[in-house]
Amino acid sequence: MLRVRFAPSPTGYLHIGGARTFIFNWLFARRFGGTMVLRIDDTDVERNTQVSLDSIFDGLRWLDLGWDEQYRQSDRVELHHQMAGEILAKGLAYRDFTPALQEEEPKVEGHWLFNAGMRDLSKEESDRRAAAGEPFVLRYRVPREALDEVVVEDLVYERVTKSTADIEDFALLRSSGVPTYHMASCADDADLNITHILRGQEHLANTFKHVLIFEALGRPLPQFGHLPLLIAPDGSKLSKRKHGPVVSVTTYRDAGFLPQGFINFVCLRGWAPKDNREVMSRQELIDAFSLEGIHHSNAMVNFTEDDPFDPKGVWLNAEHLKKLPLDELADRLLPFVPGAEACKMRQVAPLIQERIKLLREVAQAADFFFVDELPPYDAAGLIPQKGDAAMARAALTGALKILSEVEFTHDALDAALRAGAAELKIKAGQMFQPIRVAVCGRKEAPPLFETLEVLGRETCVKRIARAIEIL
RNA sequence: GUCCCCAUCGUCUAGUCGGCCUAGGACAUCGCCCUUUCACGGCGGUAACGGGGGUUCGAAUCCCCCUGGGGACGCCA
Repeated sequence: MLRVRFAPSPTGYLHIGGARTFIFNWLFARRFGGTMVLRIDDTDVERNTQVSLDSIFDGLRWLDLGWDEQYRQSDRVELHHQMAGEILAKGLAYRDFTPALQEEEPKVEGHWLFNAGMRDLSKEESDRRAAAGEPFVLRYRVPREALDEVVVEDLVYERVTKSTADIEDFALLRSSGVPTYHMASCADDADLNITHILRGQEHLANTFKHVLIFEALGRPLPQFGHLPLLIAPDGSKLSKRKHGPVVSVTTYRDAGFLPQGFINFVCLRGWAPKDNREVMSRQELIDAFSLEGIHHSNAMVNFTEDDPFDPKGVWLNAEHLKKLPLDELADRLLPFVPGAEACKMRQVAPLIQERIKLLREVAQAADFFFVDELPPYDAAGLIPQKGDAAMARAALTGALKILSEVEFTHDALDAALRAGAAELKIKAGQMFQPIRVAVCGRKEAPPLFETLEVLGRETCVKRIARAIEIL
């Protein structure tokens, strides 16, 4: 039975890299009929926050992918201790009584391996000092006598090795007694029978330690697969600290990404289907997903100060927007226009579906549908191409008369206004532009007849009359 | 500093274990067309195999070196 997990630590909001790890695990599980485990890795009591935890769940729920089992690492500390004890009992770990470094103390330069004095402490003395209550950190005893290679058969990077001479005696238990990430993570992965660990490549170097822990525990090794990192335009790994909220999943949500658009985009960083498809639904992603398609090199997320979203992601979102059923689109649009009525939004949705790339753009693209009075606009916009104020006035006056009488449907409006233009001996465009600006307050807008229809006779007449006044 | 990983257009990538690649697609960008504006759509342009050695009849594809980038090295995860 295939089992995968996503194990975020609640020390910051869910960012796009974490989301991608979750999504890949989920896809992998769904593709091969596995179980998706969500485990909150909250062993760092100092840095955990409720805000982070909420943000992670916010992000994951928005993705709307779900998971099958859920655990909290802090509930399982007993297990971690038990397994750490096993390793100590086997002589594969030792107590290090060296006092912890203070924050201010400069970190020792270079590669630290181990503290010889502590490593060689006799069992008797170690037990005695521990019994006396002296604090210690439990360290893994990495083999140093015989040089050996730790091998990771990575699902993505294939065979990766590291000499034990280059692995330091890493900590299993802190002097506070709290298990470290390595200990807790491996103990849980073993206990939860995780079969495949898909995670960011920053863990590749840690994996050698994890292999050592699994071996010490005598547990079967899970399969590891490391994902290339997501990097910022400056080339460094995406991080909450350095890059701020632009990398938070909720930022994408609040800007009006569709979950499926976001997921689609994120999948295309570091992975590609064999047939080079790009716009893909959730089901298509599941069907196409495989570890063979995962790349080895890092992928950039293109954001800037001015534009926090990668243009490709925005484009993908627009593609998904265009595929959305109109009533669903209207529902999704609604929160982005405060005070908008649902029935009105349903009428507006088809007019802007091809005109917005992010849901939030509805506020600019369709503002004039949702206000009683148009905000002030430049009257110069009322003057048509190759025309003057007199022409604008004639067009608007003519329109006013037509709109007061004509049936307010697309075809009737179309016929009547074209006839009106002909009568005035002006081009259709010269007739339409003044009307468009009069009712929308600007030149760029959805198609005119549909717009008039949705706005309704009363509003149109009122706005055109006003336009004639300010002309 | 030590170790690990990586290297095709500005960005995401295709390139099935060397020849079909005068390197394909997408986004972005520029131009044209469509058109009542905007948008959509259609057509076209600019734009890449980091460098040097090998191996081979033949290398973007294999090997080595260099360079460049990233990551890890914590009683953080």
